[in-house]
Amino acid sequence: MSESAKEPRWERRKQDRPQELLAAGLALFVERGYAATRLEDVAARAGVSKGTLYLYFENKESLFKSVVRANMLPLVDEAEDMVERHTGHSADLLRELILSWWGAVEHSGLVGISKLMMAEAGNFPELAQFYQAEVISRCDAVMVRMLERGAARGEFRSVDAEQMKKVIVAPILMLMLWSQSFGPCSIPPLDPQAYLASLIDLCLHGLLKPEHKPAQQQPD
Amino acid sequence: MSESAKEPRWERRKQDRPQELLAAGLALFVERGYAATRLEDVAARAGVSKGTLYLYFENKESLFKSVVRANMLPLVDEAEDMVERHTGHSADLLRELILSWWGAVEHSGLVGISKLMMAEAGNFPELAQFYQAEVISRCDAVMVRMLERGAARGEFRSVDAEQMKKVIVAPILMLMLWSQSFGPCSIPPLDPQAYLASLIDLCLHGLLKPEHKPAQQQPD
Amino acid sequence: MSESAKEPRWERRKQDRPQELLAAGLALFVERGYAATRLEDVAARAGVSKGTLYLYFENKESLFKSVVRANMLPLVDEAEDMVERHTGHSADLLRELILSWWGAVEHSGLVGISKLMMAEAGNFPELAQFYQAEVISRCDAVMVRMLERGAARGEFRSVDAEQMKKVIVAPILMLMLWSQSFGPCSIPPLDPQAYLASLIDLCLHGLLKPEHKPAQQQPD
Amino acid sequence: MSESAKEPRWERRKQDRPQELLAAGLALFVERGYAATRLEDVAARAGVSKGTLYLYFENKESLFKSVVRANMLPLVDEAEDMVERHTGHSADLLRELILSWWGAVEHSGLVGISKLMMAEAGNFPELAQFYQAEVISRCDAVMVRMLERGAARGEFRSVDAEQMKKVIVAPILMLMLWSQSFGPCSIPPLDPQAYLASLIDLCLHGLLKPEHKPAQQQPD
DNA sequence: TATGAATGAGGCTTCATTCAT
DNA sequence: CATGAATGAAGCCTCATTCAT
Repeated sequence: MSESAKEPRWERRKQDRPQELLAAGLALFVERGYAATRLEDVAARAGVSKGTLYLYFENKESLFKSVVRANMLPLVDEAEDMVERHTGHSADLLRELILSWWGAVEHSGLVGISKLMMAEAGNFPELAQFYQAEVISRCDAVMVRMLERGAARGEFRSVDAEQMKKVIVAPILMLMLWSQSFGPCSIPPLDPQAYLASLIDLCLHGLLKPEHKPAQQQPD
Repeated sequence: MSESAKEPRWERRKQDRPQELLAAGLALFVERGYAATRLEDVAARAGVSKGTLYLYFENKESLFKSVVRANMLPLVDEAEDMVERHTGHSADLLRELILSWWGAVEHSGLVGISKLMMAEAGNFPELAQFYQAEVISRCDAVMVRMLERGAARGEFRSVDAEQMKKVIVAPILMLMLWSQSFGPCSIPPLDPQAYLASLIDLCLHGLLKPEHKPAQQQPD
Repeated sequence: MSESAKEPRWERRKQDRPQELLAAGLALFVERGYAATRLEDVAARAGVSKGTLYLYFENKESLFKSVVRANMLPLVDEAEDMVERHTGHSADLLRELILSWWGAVEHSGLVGISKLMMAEAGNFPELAQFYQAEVISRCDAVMVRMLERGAARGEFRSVDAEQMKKVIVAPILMLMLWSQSFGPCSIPPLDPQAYLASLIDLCLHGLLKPEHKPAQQQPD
Repeated sequence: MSESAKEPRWERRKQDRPQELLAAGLALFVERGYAATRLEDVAARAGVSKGTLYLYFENKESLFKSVVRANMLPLVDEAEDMVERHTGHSADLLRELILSWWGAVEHSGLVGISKLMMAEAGNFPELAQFYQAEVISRCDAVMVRMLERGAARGEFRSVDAEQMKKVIVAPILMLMLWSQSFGPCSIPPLDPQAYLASLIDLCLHGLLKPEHKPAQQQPD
């Protein structure tokens, strides 16, 4: 896979190396955790040798932090855009935020990064602060804005947005965690779509004012 | 805490050793993760030497599994009892399940165990299966029974209980995780009571049939 | 040498381990220099395994510093005593200082330690300062006292003691260095006794006042 | 120093490369010792890349040997000339040999090369032999000739020249070593001129026959 | 039962050396 | 000639595990 005979190995684009290493690191850190991930395996998965890794990252910790930083920020940007630009009913915004976040995360290998941060926050306080400041608080803000927008437009009940945002985000994060940890061994297997439909169902029934509430909402 | 002055320490020890080691292990595994926890530290925290630990547990993995097993099962038993015995309105049962689970978990040092399992499930598939079978599925069943009871008594809407149980459990689990990982560095600090009140608020508004719904529910 | 079959290996006196490791370290550091010395070899020479070394010394640098400190201080003490207690002619003191220092150094494996410090001073500034303060300056003081005693008693010419002490110490140090570095491959081989006799000869002819000077000194 | 403004730098380079690398190597080997010197740093100091170094030297050891060889031989030639051509009193020859050797060494960056050889002789036996044969023995011979000349002309006492030459050379070598290793952290700082004056003072008082001896020699 | 000295496999990291351009 | 990305052997250090007392 990583050895194409016709092009010499070091000719391959120097500028792509960091990307490849970050991708390999993401996959392995998520799968095994920080400590159980060997740099030699990360390098091998990126198709280079152990030493090469040190041309791009100072050490294991530095690689780890880069993996987290590089992967999360784009996602958050996207979510912020979405709220900013939405024009329709807040119920649709809520639905879209939830479904598109999951869609983005599911297809990018980032499902595991929350688990990673949960597990390792204690060992990397500095990284935890970065994550809290740059990722969590921005995601929270997105949800708060969505809830307040709904209330301002008379579509949602007025609730304690500060807490409610966390209550709504929690099931999404748990879906990410489950799909990484117990998903593989749970019976029946996780069905993300049905799960998210139930979440949206609960949220809308729980938040919409009576006059906006769907007469008889059925899941999916 | 582990030194009770009135009884001489070597007379009391023998039968307590495993408990003390399990407690020390729980604390450290939760704080640092499996790999970053050194058996020497576990032994020291339990007030014994490194070698002693091997008189009670075969090796590190065995200690880890015992920590998980020993701590979770009692909690689940309690939750099962609660549903069985409840006689009143299902809204009260939901409220009680949520609040008493958190109460039990918060005061027993078990807050971290979910994080632990999430993080290490990948490295211990066998333990993950045990956890899934003995803990998760039983907790799930408790929630399902609560939802079905509500529907059967005409108090709750009819929903996809299989999914909804997970949606409701998720925020509780996340509260446990947050309080272990990002709690310490989040501003403003987590307020578990307000958070759970919002969760209950959302659930009841989202589940109760119109005629049972509180006219104007305010958070807390 | 270090493996006696009848007594189990770890029974051997815990309190002797540091000594054995320091001795092994001295030998190898002197022979190969700091960087070229492998801790595994030091451990092996002391009859223990790699890991054991870390029970007694924090790391390589710490071992190195301990080797230097532990070996030099006793020697300096001895030299200081000698000047303090001497009662006879200063020429005899000079002779005795030189010969007994070399005797002590030659039979204790410490011949190499000066070379070691010379070579590594640049890499361990902190250790160099210690050495300068605790060893060199005290040795210097011994020589200065000897020269001033001679002058005070009218036995030696009056000279610039501050510089002359270094001039006299230099050949002794060089003997230590030579015997470690080029001694093995020099032809004809070094003859320490004849060399020191020449040094004493030069010093006495160069320092004694005419009336004390040996009429016709012949080397040895 | 290595950047001459008037000629374009890539036109001048080719033939100067080896010299620049040898100079860079000398500086770093002396400062850090053989093992602690990284070829990348040598190359960088010479203003070339790591690979270039291998166009001129087979490997690290080869560079090291070349550094030693290239730097020492010219100095020895000069010293030999000096004895050959001297016509005056042997006391003046002794003084001139000592002072001019130090002068040459002090201003050429070669002060450290003795330390280098001392420290690494054990690791490079072959180089040590070269150094012994090509440098040390020739320097020794120069001193022996000086002493024998003095004796033959009736100016010096008759001494064991074979040993005495080493005794006289030792303080000069130590001055080189000190100025490299402990010089920086010694208080008061080394004063080479005063030190050498004391050496000459001692030698002349110790070697000159009574009739040639200066009535009252004062340092400097 | 309890100790803690000892072990050694295994991971992170460095750096001399190579080689395609 | 020159470059610098890539390699991999080798060393420091950690820590789970053993075992004689």
